[in-house]
Amino acid sequence: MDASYLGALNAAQKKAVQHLPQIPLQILAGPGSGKTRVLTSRIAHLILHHHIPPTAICAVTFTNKASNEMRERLTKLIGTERTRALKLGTFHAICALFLRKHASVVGLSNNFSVCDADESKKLISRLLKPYQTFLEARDITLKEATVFSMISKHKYKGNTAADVIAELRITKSKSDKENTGVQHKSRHITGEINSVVAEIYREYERSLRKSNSLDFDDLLLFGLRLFVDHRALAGWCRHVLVDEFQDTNSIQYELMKTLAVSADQCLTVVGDPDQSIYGWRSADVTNLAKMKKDFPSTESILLEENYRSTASILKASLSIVSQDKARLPKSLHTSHPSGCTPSLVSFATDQDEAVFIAHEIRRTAANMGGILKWKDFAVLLRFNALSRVIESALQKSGIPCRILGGHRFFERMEIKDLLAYLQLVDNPQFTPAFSRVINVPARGIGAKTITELELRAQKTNKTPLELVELILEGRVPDIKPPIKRKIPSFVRAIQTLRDSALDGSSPVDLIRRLVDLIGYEQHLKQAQPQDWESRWENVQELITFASEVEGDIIEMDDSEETRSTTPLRMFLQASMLSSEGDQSNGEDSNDKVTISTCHAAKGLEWPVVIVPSVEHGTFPFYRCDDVEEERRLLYVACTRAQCLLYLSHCGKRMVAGETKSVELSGFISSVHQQDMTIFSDRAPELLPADRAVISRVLGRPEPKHVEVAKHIAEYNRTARHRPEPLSNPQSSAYNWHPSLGARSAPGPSLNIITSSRVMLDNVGVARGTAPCPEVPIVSAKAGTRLLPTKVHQPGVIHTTPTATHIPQTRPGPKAAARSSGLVIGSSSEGTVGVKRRLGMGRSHVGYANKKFRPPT
DNA sequence: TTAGCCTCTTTTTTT
DNA sequence: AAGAGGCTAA
Repeated sequence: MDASYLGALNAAQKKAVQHLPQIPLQILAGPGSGKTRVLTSRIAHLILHHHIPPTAICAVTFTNKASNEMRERLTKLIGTERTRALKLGTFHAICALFLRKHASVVGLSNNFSVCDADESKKLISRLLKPYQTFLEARDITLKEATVFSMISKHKYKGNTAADVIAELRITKSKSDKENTGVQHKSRHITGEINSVVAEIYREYERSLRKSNSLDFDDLLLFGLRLFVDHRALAGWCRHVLVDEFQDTNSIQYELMKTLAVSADQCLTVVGDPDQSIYGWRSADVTNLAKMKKDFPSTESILLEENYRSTASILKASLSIVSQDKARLPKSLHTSHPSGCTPSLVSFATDQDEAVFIAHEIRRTAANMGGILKWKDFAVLLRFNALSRVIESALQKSGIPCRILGGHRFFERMEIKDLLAYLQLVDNPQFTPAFSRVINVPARGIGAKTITELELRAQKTNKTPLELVELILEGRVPDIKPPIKRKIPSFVRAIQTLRDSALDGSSPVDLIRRLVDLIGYEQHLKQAQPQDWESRWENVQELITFASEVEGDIIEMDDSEETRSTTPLRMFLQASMLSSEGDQSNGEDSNDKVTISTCHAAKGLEWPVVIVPSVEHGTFPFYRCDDVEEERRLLYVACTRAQCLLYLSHCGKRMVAGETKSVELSGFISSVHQQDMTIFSDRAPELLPADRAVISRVLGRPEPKHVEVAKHIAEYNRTARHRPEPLSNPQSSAYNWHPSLGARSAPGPSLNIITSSRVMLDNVGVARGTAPCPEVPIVSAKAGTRLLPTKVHQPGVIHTTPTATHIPQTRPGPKAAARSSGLVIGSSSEGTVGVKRRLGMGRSHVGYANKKFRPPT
């Protein structure tokens, strides 16, 4: 019986799918080799051919996005019912599922909260304060982020706070004996830091337990403990599959091992050492070798046929990654034609680069006569901050874009506020949530009162929420009347919600209720007058998200999971573990250029990929500890491209407010020196032959000549001032300025006041679209920053190299702006004409400032 | 004591 | 962007 899911597979893929379940399998799958297809087909095969019940299969992915995609594909192969029965998700999600069910076994309550990185950091910064004077006296600065990552590393090694403290004592007594020289001094300082971190670690753990919560690392640690200490709880498992195996860390490996052992070594992993890019998160590629040691009968299958990219893109990508001397040689081939040579283009400034990208996207789309849509393009960045200029350039060209994994939805203030309320309803012990919302909206409870309440709670061994509830009942002596007056509105809201949660209200109802009870819309209007609208939309978005989670719950209503959890709890967990709202908001409204980090792009593909800032300092990032990992990251980015690949770099770039000279990445220059034909220094011409290849690789019909001509004519009509790539990277002859080039007819002059730095660029955007008709910009250069705080001469923008040269006016710039009747652009007022990001990847242009009026 | 305003800093990558 | 820290007015 040759099942349909085997039909479309090549020999190696078929071998991997049909490989006997009881022989551990490593699938080494290069980019674009169809690993997800193999994984899903193998799951289908296990179920349909080997008759393994879906509930007995554990499939682990690296991100929620990946697990959603697997879910979708599996639904097509084996149906909704069986797909839902699978244990499919990230390690974190699967651990959370079992911890809810068996919380008491590891000493937890099943209503534990998940403490996200943000809250962890806040907690740590509170714990760090008492040590600050001690550290300062020693000239040590210690940031909470550093402490957090150090604690996390301890956790990954499986060391408890007690372990770390004990270990430090031993090293200390040792070094005290051999105490000489400079080396001793520096070692002494590291010792001091380590012991402070160890103590904070201990207190951090204590407060997590006290507030009945787990951080991300704890989910894995407690999950591991659950399965190791109670083997029977892993008994359900008959096959384990792990995706992106090269990015697992030691705890995740142990989890996998424990499950696989109880599944009689029925284990399948898929990975690619060339794509290991999470070392900074303690991922460990050597897990591949470790697995062979722990499971000696492991067999390997290589998937080396790439179905994604043209041969020239593949060649360029391989030439980058194979510069890594320590890399295990591995090949990758394709039957696709060569296609256009990847471009390596260079510009004077990041502004030019961004404008070029915008133009090039439009030019390419035009030359392909409509077969490429916006969503076929992706700009892949080393880090999110690089998106600013590019977003702005795309927006000016009228190209819609979405940011994948930028400022994430669940990290927005308004969302965190509401979730904190709900967390508190579900888990009254969760103090981080209490501290966040006790004074949201403002109830006259300030820092002083909060510390007082917390102190008091600590003394009476209660959680702050319990204390506050008792105060309301008048059962706590010596409470100042003002506090008594301020507390009720908060406590009542929590109690009302708790009651409706117990009555079985859905998360959707609870959020609506909550928003109503605390007057959140009013609060946003008042506290965030500039952008309350977009924030309020995010609130609506949260309700939509909740209704989607709700749908999932109802369908698994009769399963045993429901007993240990509530709809609210499921919703909260889904919110905490989901990196972003990876929902597709409708089909056609989603036609947007993708801007994403290289990390977030892993596993995805686009017909056209552009990688800006391929410079030393970005690739590799200036403070990274593994250069080879950075190289692999660039490899991952390049291998996302199907037909066209652009790498670009600049002579000068704005980094953290400063313009710096930068050079082409060594990853590329070494390739370029060896073989000049791998990259072309200009954009592809997109001749008819190129179009034919692109269409073929994408499996789309070739565009008709008329269409192409029409689109090109339209492009030529609208496109102006296209920066051409420099033939010589550092050429100074190149001085193209978008704003100056686009200056239009003079209009009325006006005062421009900034209360913060503003890109002149953005002022340019405001023109034409803002309520103000024309802003003549006379004496400024593109990209010039307007510095604080000055009432400028009408029609003239003064620029000054540093902020200190500008006298501070009193009263503050806002007052000055108000009295003169105009504000353009300010980070706190909301920059006029700057694109505002909404949740779930949507965006719009907003003129946030109500006070903005055209000059008279 | 708190709210409100302003300014500065910081921003790698993510569950 | 959003938090921290400084300031003033209420």
